Amino acid sequence: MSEQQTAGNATASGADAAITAENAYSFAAIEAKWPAVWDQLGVFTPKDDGSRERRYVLDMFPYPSGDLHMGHAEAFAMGDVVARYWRLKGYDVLHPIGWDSFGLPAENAAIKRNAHPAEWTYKNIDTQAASFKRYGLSLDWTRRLHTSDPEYYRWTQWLFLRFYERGLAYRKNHPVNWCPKDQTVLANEQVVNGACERCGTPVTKKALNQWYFKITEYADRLLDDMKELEGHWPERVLAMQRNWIGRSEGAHVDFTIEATGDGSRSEQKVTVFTTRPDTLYGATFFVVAADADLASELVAPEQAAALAEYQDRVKALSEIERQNTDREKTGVFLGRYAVNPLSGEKLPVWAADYVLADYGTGAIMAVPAHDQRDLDFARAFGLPVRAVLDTGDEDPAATGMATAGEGTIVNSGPLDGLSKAEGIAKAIEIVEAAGTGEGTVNYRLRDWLLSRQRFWGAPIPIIHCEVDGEVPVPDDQLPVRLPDDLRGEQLAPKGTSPLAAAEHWVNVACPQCGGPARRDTDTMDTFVDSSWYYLRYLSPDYTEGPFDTAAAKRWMPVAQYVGGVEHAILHLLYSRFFTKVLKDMELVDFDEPFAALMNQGQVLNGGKAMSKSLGNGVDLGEQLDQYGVDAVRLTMVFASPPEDDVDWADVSPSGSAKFLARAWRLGQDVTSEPGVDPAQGDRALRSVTHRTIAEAGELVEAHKFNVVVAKAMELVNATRKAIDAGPGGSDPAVREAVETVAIILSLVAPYTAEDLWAALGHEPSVANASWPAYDPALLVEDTVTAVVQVQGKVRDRLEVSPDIAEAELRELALASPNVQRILDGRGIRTVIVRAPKLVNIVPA
RNA sequence: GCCCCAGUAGCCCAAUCGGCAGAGGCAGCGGACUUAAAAUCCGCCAAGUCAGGGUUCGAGUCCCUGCUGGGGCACCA
Repeated sequence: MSEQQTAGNATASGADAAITAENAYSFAAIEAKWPAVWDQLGVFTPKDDGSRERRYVLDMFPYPSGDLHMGHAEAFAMGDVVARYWRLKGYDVLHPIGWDSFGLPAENAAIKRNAHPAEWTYKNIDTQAASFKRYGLSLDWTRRLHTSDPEYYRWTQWLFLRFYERGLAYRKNHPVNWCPKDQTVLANEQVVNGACERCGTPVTKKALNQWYFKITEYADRLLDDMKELEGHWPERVLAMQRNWIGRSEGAHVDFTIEATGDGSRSEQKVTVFTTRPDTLYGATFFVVAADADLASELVAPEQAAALAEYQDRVKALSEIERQNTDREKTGVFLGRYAVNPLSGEKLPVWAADYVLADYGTGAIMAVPAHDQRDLDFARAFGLPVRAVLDTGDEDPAATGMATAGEGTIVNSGPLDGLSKAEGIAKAIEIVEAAGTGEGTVNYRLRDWLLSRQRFWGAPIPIIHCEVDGEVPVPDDQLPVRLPDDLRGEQLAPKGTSPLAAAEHWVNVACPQCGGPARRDTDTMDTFVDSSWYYLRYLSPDYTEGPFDTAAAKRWMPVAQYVGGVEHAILHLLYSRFFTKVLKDMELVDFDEPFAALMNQGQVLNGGKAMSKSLGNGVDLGEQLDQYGVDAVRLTMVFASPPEDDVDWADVSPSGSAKFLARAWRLGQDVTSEPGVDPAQGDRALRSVTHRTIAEAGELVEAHKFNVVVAKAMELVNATRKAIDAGPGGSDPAVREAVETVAIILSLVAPYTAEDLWAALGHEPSVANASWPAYDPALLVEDTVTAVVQVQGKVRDRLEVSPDIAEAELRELALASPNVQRILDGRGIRTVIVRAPKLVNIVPA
C-alpha cells in the first residue's frame, strides 16, 4: 500500500489512524485486502494437468444449520494446515467445499415459517459460504456442490437404481426403529441408547415396509479392508467400526421341534446360531425371540394365549427399558420340545425377549452353565443347569455365575476330554457330517434402513404399479424432482411421507405398462447423499454419470480426510460401503475412499460442550470481530494437538493476536532487498531458521500442528533479538528468517502471512511460495553439551565437539573434579558412554 | 460389566531409540519507554511427571497393580 493511500484511509477512519496505519498491525485492514487478490489469482484451484503429483484434502462438508460455529472453525483450520502445507511442498492440491443440504431441520423450519425448505437451506448456505470466505480457507470454490440440488440428487437416485439392479436395495416388512417426535424411521446407527440420535426421543418399534441397502453383504470386506487403514486412521475409529460390524465365528445347528401330541402342530426344523458348539451337550432348553414370527408359528395351542399376552407386554416396553441389562429375565413356555441333534435330548422351547429377532436366526440353544444370560433365565424359571466344561470354577448352578473360561469338556459323549477350542472344531465336524449344521460366521451389522417418511430428501426413484409392482424410474426421467409447491403445514410429519399428499406428484403412468401407478413417497436418508459426495467434487458439472471415472482415477482416494469422531460409524462406514459397491460396478479402481483420517477435537467452553441449554456458547462471528480470523485460527491450532478438545476458557485468542502482530512487525524491520544471498548473513540466526524449517516440516507431517506454532514463535523471538540486539534488520539472515516465518505462518494465519510476504517485497501469493529447503550444514552445532552422570545423577557438564570419540569423552568425564569428588575413592564398575551427549559412571 | 485413550509448573501444552524434565503460550511478578496509560520491548518466577511396585547403568517414556478423568460398546447367543 502506498503512502498516499494510507493517508487517504487515515482521514476516513479518524485522526488517530494516521499514527497507526503505517506501521501497526490491523487485522481488519488485511482481512479486507487479500480475499479479492486470492480470488483473482485462483490460487486454490488445482491445475489438474499432471505437472505435479495430486493430493486430495477433504473436510467433512457442513450441514447448513445457521452460520458456522466454533466447531467448524476448528475442523477447517486443521484441514487447511494440511492443504496449505502440501501446496507449498509442490503438490497439486484439491481442497473443495460443498453442503450436505438435505435434512430435517430445514423441513422443521419450513413448517414453522410456512415456507419451503429450500428457502431456509439456501439462505443458510449463503451465510456459511460468506463466513468460509472470511475465514481464509484455501478452498477451491469452483467445485462447490449442494446435495439438495436436483443436479446432485439426480445422481443419488441414479446410484440407488444401480444398487437396486444389483439386488443391493430392497424392501422388506420388518419391525423398525421409529422416532415418535420426528415421525420417521431410523437406521440402527441412528439409535443411541434407545433414543433418537437427533432429538433424544425414546425410540419405539413399528412394523413397516421399508427400503434397505444390503450392507451386510459387504460385512467381511468392510472388516478386512480396514487393514489398509491401520496406522492412517485413528485406532479408536477402526475399533468402533470393528465393534459395530461385530464379526463372530460359530456354527449353525439345526434342532428338530417335535410335533405336538394332538397333531395340531407338525414337526419343524429350527436353526440356531451359536459361538459355542462345544457346549451342545450342556443345552437344557431352547429359546426363540418373542417378537419374531417364529414364536407364533411354534406355539402349541394351549400356550397361545400366554404367548400373546407376553408379546403384548414386550411390545409395551420402550427400547430403553428393553436394553436395560439388569432387567429380570422374562419369558413364556411354548408347549413344544426341541431335539438336540447331538444328544437326542428333548429341550423345552421358550419365547423370551432377551433373544433378539434380528440377530443370528432369532433362536438359541440355551447353555445356562456357560452363558450368564441363559443361567439367569434358568434360575428365574427353575430350568436345569448342566456344566459340560470343567474350568476349575465352582458349579454355576450353585454360584449363579456362568463359567466362560477355558477348560476340559465333560459329560459330552464324543467331545469329552477336549479343550474348548478342540471341542468347537469337533462339534462342527460332527454336525456337518450328520447334515445337521455347519460352521458359519455371523455379524452384528444389520442392513441399512434408508427410507424416511420426510419431505426434504432425495425421492426414491421407484414407481409402484398395480400390474407391474415395483418399477424403477427410467434413467432418462431422472431426477425425480421434489414438488416445489408444498409449504408449511403440508410438510408436517404425519407418519407417512408428506409427499403422499401431493396427489399431482404421486400419480403417474407406469413406465412399463402405462397404466395408473404411484410414486414411492419416501425419501432417502441423507447419509445416502453424503456417501458419495467426495466423488462428485472431482467433476461437479459432469452430466454423463455421477462422476467422471477418469477424474476419480486421478484424484482418489482422498489423501487426508478431516472430521469429527461422531461420524466414526455412520458416515464413514456408509461411504466405505458405497465405495466397495462402486468398485464392483467398475466405476472406481480402489477399495477405500479415505486413505487417511484425522479427527479434530471438540471446542468446549468451561469443560463442557457448548450448547444453548447450558448458555455457554461462544459465537464464532464475535470472536472473529474481536480478535481477527488469523488469531482465532491460530488459537485453535496452537491450543492442543488436533485430535484433542480445545477449551475456549483455557486459551488466549488475545495472546494469539499479540503474537501475530509481533510476527507482522518483523516485516517492517527488514531493510535488505528481496533476493539477497542469505549465506552472507548471521550464522547463529540462520542456524535457528534452518532448524525450524527442518522441525516444522516433520511436525506438520506428524500432525503436531500446535508444536509447529511453538517453533514459529521461537523463530520470531530469535529474529526479534537479532534485529534489536544482534546483526540488525539489514542482515540477509534476518530476511531469510522472516520469509520463513511468513511461509510457516501461512499454514495457520493466511492474512498475516500474506501481508508479511508482501511487506518483504514479494508478489502474492505466499501460497504459491515453496516450502523452504534446509541446509543440513547449518544444523550442525560447533559444540554440544555432554552430560556426566554418576549413577544416573547429573554431576557435571562438558562442552565437547559433536564428533568426539567415545574413549576421549570417557577420559574427560572421569577426569572431572566433580565426578572425582562424588566417587570419593570408590572404584568404578561400568562407564556407559553415549557420545557426544552423555556419560554415566557406575561406581563399584 | 467389558474395551480404548489420557494424567508433566496455577492453566493450555513440549520433551526422536529409554539419556540434562521445558520448546512455546496464558496467568503472575519486576524493569525499560511514557506526564500518565495503552501498546511495545527486556527479564523473572514455577513442577520432578497421578500413586505404588518392577525392569534398567539410567524411566515422563517400557512392564504390572491401583486411582482419577474422557470416550466407545453393552441381553449380539
